[in-house]
Amino acid sequence: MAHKSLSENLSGEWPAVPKIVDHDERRLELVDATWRIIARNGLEGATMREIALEAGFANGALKPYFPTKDTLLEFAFGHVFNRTNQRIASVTEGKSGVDALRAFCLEVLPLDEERINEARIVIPFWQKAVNDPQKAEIHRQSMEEWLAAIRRHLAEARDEGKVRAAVDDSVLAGQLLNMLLGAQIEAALAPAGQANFGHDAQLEGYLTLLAHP
Amino acid sequence: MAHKSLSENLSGEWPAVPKIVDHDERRLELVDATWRIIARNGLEGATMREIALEAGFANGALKPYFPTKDTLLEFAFGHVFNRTNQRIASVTEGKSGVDALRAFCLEVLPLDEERINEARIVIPFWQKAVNDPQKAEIHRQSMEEWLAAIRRHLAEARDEGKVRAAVDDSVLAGQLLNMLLGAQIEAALAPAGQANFGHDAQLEGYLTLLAHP
DNA sequence: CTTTATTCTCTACAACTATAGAAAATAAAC
DNA sequence: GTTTATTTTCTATAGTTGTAGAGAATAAAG
Repeated sequence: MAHKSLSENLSGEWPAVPKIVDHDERRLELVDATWRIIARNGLEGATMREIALEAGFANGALKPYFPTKDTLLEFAFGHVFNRTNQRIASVTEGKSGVDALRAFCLEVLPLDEERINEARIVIPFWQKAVNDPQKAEIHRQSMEEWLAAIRRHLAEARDEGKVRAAVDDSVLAGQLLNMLLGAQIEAALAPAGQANFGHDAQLEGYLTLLAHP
Repeated sequence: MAHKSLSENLSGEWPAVPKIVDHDERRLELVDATWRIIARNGLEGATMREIALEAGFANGALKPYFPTKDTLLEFAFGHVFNRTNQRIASVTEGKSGVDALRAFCLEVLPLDEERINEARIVIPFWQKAVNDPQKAEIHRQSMEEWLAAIRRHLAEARDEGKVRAAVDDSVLAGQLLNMLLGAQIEAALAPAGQANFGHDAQLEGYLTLLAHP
């Protein structure tokens, strides 16, 4: 058996022999290299050879950690999702209502180089997901979580009296989510450097719309 | 010379010999086949062989009409864009203000099978455009046109007194455009059949938001 | 240094790709 | 039917891809 499953080697099960590589950590290294390649050269440039090279290895070195390319890509995409969600959790912690809503959106919007790169990752992911139900399910689940969080913040904001619009919260949440997704596209397709399309102004404008009954 | 440029053969320049195929029409046939393949099997399934087969030809028959695959894809994407824009023009004709705005959005939103298929085309296009400046430019130009149209309708709607929100029209136009793009993603990634995510309700809700100062 | 299990490199391979171009089929004009 | 230019098929090619697996390199333990 050449390939150890996640965290199987953390407990030191083969004491007779040296354990050199932390498989989980190596997987993250490889995912990071993949991420960089896709952001720089697009999904089509992310061949196994190129990924291995970027990570500093030769052609076949990926196999023990990811049996197939699809495994690697799925793990890579999932990792970006998780990281974004962690950032969201950390930024909205302790906040509620409009403050939480604003923090949430500012964290998702492609307002700096790093998040613009994430937008360049998520679009290839969507393209794969269009014809891959398993990847589509990852997306569906994340979006459901996001919608729930947005609705929660909206409800709090209504209690604060800062959202008074005569439109159902579920509808508002859908609008806001779609605005966030659309911003990803605009940012990813904008010529390098000239990025900001006033996404922050759009967010503030939308919060203004919500405030008036 | 085997490949005639667009509409070069409409005037009958070689009267000595039979002219059998209308090159422009054949190009549209091939683009249609391409469209069907991408909608059904994704961009990765759209190989030259598969496209030729779908159109009822053998492997090499595409060459006289499109010298390279990239030429074909670019033409195909451009054609979908043009068709959508024509539909928009036809639907908003004679309308103005909120009516025109609503018609515009309803025509773009993925509310029926055909437009959901268009969403399944545009996502692969975006993915290509992320690393292809020429395709990105096609997108940029279309979006600029759309933004201009939306702003025009918003201004009319303000004159009618049906838009009274205290937010700049440019910002509103950006919000609405991003909502439309986001809806494409949601629709393209939704499991087949279960499509409608309440996009029409989102539109009506947004128009409600705009109406109140 | 020897042993030993792991990790990595390297080569190989089968599948598939876009593309090129020779040859065959085609259909109007005579 | 014959001619003629066009249209299409068919085969070939050069390149790339994911994957497999043998062997070398590696590093800890004795």
